[in-house]
Amino acid sequence: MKKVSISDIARKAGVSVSTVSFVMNDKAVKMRISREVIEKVEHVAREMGYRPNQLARGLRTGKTKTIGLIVENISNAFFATLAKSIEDEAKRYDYKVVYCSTDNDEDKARDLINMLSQRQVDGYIITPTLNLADDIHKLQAENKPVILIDRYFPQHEEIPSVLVDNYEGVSRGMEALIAKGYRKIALVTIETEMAHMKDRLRAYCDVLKRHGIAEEHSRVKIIPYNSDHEKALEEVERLLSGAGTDIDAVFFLTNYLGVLGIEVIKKLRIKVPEQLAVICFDDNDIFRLYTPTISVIRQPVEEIGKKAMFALIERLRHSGEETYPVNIPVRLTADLVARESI
Amino acid sequence: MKKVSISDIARKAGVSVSTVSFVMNDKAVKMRISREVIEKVEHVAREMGYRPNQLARGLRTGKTKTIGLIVENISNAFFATLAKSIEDEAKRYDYKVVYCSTDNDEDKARDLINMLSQRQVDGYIITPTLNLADDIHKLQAENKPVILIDRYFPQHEEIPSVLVDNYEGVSRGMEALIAKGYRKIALVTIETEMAHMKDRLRAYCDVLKRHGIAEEHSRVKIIPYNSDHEKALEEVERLLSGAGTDIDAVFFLTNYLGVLGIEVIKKLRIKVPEQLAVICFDDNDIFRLYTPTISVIRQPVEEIGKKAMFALIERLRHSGEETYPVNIPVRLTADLVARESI
DNA sequence: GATACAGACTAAATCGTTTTAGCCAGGAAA
DNA sequence: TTTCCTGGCTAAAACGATTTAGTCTGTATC
Repeated sequence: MKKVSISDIARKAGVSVSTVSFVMNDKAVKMRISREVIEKVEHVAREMGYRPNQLARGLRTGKTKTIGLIVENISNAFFATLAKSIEDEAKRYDYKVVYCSTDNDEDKARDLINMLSQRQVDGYIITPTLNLADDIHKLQAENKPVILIDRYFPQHEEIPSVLVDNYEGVSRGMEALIAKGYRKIALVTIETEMAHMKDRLRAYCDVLKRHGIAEEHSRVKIIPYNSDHEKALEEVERLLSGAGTDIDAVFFLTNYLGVLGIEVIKKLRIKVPEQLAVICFDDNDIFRLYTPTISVIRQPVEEIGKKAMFALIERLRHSGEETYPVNIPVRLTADLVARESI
Repeated sequence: MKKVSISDIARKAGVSVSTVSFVMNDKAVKMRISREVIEKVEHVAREMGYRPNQLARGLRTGKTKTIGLIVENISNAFFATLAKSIEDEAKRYDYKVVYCSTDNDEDKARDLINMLSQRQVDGYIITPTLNLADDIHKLQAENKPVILIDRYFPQHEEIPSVLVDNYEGVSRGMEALIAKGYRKIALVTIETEMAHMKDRLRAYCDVLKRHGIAEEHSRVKIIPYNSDHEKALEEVERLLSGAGTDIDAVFFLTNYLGVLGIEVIKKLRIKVPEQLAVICFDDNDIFRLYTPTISVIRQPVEEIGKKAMFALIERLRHSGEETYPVNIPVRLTADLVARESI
């Protein structure tokens, strides 16, 4: 069984292709098509089960009503939730979302942008990797709006972004730890040049300095990005084995690292918070349900999705009006959710 | 800056559009295009940064190199992992994936199928909802292959599916509980007519019967699908408050229910496994890291994704050969991962 | 009686590819 | 000299929509 096209309907209804098109696009009245013809065409279309071919439509109009979403890894809870919120929001504006994962690989990200561009998506929401600014500029030059989420390029204000104030978030967590009397605060982060992580790290250093606490090099563990699970566990284990002596608190700078940390804490049977206070950037079911419950800096994931989608739709609407005037980066707040672990 | 098309290249290279097309599709040799022309065209294409328009290509060839993936909810860990494994696998075959979530809503699922169909995806991998068989038949009639995952229609063998043997999986868990001496085993499931859940429930009943244990109605809790988090918590709490007296073990039939259960167990400070043994269908980071660790029936998620993708690609390859001969449903085994909770 | 205009449509170009069916020149075979 | 290849390309149709610029009829206006 073949798909029915507009001309099949035209033939069956005894009218021209144009007439059918007008009827299907609610332009019939404007085009002064008579009531009877409209009804006839609608009837035939329904009867034959007509569904417009979006490829043809997109080719002709240049609009696919599709947006590309590039995240780091769709199987990660944070990105999966983000993706769902963007999908839901997109539906409200009658857009469809195509997702893909970069695995934080620069080349893969570039490939994905190319692939989406070839598929003529109307706009992009991107969790960028390093060195992606030029590729994004190319999209913008083609008049395709791009919104960055979760990460940003501080030196490129022309690329709008929606994310939390990472510096402020980590500062909040650090202040809470210090207020509770912890002084030997360790940090676990991931090796990257991306600004959002540097902001988090900077907050750690600044808060320590502000309180006159020396920053011990041995308390900061930087996990290389593509070290496997086992290797990363070992590294964290080395750091946390000092719990109760060298360190009295630990701040995990990402969700994934926090889960890794829990695994180590469990294995080493570290008493939280007696031997070690724990706080993690970004929430997760585990942190809420672990015993003791783990304090986190919570990102408003849904809101990031909503705001990013909104920003994109705005630009899609105003597309053609040369440069969209308002390019103010959106910064949401990441709040401390204090639980039993501190 | 506009996108470059094949005819821009043709003009600049001083050849015809056809020639450019042949060169870009590695048909140049077959079409006996001379070495010099090939090189010239390739050079110009590279120089202008040519990227073929997939809409146009798809319109002409009828193939979009895209497959549609419909899951229940992309923000759920199980489906997110599944999606990632399918995305990775698809890339190996040079296909792109478009995902969407049904939220287990029949009408939404239908809409999604329509939307993907309008976008001319080449094939589908679907986590079906109830009453979707007819819509899937329509896809098959249009010669679009469909593979079901996670769920299936027992009365429709013509729709191939890839999933675990749910009956066997639950049986394994039940046998393990009984072997450990538990007799008052409760069950928490979700209200649905879908066969995969009925299989799980049936296994529970059959194993009890086989061991001569009476099935107590009060020990089976069926949560309505769209009851909110709070309501579901209450229901589970009511059941689990009997821990140590009315019941000595509980089997959660889905991941989500298990997490809900953990929340209740934590709140009621139930001692696991002393007062209550716990087992859950489908693994999750929480179960591995909770104290005590929770036993699960683990589904080979990655393998489901791989096998489903493989089955789809097979059918895509053999498309046009009328009916693809082998339609044997793929059934993987779900193994018991025994942890501290039983 | 010519002009205008509204009403009800349709023809044809167009979007960017792929692909079939040729065209043309030159050399070999008959 | 005609016929037949063959090598090296190109023209044009087709995919399924949208959209601009008409075409006709018939009626109202001057």
